[in-house]
Amino acid sequence: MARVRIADVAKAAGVSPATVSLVLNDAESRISDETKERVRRVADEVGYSPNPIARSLRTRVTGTIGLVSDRIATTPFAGRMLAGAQEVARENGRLVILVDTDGHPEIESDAISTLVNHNVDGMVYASMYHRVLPAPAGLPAGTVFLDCRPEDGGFPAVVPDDYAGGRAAAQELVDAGHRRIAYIDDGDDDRPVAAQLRLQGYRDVLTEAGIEPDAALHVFAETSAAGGQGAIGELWALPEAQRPTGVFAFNDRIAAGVVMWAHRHGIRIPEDLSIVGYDDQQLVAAELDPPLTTVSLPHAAMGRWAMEVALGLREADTASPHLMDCPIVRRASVGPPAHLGSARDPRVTD
Amino acid sequence: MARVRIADVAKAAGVSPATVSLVLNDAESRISDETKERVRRVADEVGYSPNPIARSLRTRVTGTIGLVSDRIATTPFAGRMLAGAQEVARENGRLVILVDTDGHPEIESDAISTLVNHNVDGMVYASMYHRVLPAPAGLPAGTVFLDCRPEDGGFPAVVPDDYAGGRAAAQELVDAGHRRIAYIDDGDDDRPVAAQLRLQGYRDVLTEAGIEPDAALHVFAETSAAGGQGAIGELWALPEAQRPTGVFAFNDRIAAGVVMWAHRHGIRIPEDLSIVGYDDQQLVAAELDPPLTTVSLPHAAMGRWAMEVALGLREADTASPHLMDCPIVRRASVGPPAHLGSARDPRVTD
DNA sequence: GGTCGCTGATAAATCGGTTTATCAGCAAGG
DNA sequence: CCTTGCTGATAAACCGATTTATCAGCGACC
Repeated sequence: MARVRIADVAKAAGVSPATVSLVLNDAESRISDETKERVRRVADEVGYSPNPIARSLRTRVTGTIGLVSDRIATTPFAGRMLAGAQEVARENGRLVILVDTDGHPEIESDAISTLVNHNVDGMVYASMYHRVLPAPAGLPAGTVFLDCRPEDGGFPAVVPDDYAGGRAAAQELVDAGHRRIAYIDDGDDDRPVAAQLRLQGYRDVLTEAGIEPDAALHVFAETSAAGGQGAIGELWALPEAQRPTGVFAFNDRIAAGVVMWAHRHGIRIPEDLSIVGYDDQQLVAAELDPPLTTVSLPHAAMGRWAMEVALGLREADTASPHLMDCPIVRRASVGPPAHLGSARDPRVTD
Repeated sequence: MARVRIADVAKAAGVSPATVSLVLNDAESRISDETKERVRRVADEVGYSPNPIARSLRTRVTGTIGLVSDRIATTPFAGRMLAGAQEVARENGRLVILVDTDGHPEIESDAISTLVNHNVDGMVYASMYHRVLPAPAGLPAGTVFLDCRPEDGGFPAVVPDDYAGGRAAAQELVDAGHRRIAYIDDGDDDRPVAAQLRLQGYRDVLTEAGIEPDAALHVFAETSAAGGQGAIGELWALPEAQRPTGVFAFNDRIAAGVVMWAHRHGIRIPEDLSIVGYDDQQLVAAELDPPLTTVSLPHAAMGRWAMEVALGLREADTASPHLMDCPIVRRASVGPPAHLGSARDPRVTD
């Protein structure tokens, strides 16, 4: 059961190990066709496959890509990014070595040096939510930033186009005929870039549609269903003429809170209130009642993109991040505002 | 910027590479204490760290653990198992090589042989939901099954104790005073072992409590909120005397459907209906209104356990799987049945 | 003085490949 | 006949560590 070595193949084929190596690696050489054929056949017969460790020692390529990420566990998004990246690696015969730093900088720098030490052929540095951060020390040139970008540039990076996503969400409501559109923003201490970009997209669309953004319609919520309930409660406390008929929530968890609150208060969605979320969160958005119209985060595509760049399959700009499209997912939580038509069949008046 | 090799250290310390190796590996040898001290100091000064590839070639240990899993992406549970396993690996200075087979058997067998070929020191075979499956060919002895078990045994395995979890859920309702307790079972085509075990736990608890299980209270639902809504509707269509006052749902998605349906129909939870879910699903269970009492799946602990066994840190039985406790998470969706007391302050009558 | 035993350290083999420089053999050309 | 050039293949160095067998030197003992 001992492994077959190159020397075994060489002996069986009546040639030297050098010949076997040259043939199997399709190296430029002057080996005759018959010999090549024979070597290949014998190698196949004995089931030879080169020891990757020995090979790496000499060639300095390991066929592995390091993937360091903060907190794989605490977000449901990680999986899709990871899976996208892993898939590309596998399709190209590479192995991914995964390190979860759990958010600890000292683990992170350890992980980076360990991976560099292990001679990974490339590296992906993934964040579990879109943000801007100082590039960790020790990162090899060409490391790809996934769902984050280094504040000083210098590395390829891919992030969701949250500005365009914010626009798409707002546009969806504007197109449905809404004029009083609220934005429930992320009110957490460490407000991410995504929130700012989405807000900007929302504002620009409103302005372009000739709607004066109303500061009272920009409220903040803790990122949770409870936060969403609080925020919509706050909005509903406004004088009726000022109340929103459409709401764009920073994310689906907040949107879920709005939906729950609406159920509680007998407010119908979308007849009385339209709502657009963000994230297309697995097992949440599609399962709300009604199913939530939302903007999806292209995690799998970002993961694929990052790995493609890491493998050199794709060129990337190191000056500015690649923006990945966030397509809107239309479900059933958006309709025309009540005054535009009958709630039973809104489309009739369109 | 060329890497420091052992020969460099040797030269700087005025000894041979052999000496350096013996010292740094704390090998049994007859090197004097002064020499040891000097070698260590020099190695530290020049920042030497051995090339893991070269070392692996000689020692045949790579410091890596292969982790093959189906579908990392499609379940939110994967992250916690992965993170648990990865954490243990990191704590012990090992690297995990991750392969997601996306459910394809041919990718799986490729992955296994690639990992074996790469000389991983151990292997974990993970499933994204608890199931029994034929052991894939080519798995090295000692491969640890995570969240699944090989149908013929022979490998260490860890799975959640779904029977005990089912008991805990039912017991929670029995203890609250319920006598008419429904089980909304998984109605998908390929019903997993987990469903059967939970059902059995539910039945046994009822029987032990002197409650005759009522076949009408065992219904099936597609695993989704919509499925849950359908199932509770079905249960509510029963004659009032036969209707359940407590519901145990196969999982939180189904439970979420029940909660939504209750909101719609003005049925109060837990005053009019108590509900217990399963999974403690991230971003779902805790965010329902009221927050859902549920049984949690110990994914992180299972991941840790599996890696500990893979690293030889823990002994494991290869004959039967290790059962991991599924603790109940008490939130606010269970209360006494209506007839036991006032809905406003149920505890008064206890 | 020679042998033995012990200490401290090292030379060299080894792991399993890749790669470069070299070699044998043969035909052509001067 | 000797050189040159070409073809087909290989010997040997190399990657960077670990590990075993060996060695030098020295003191003790008979």
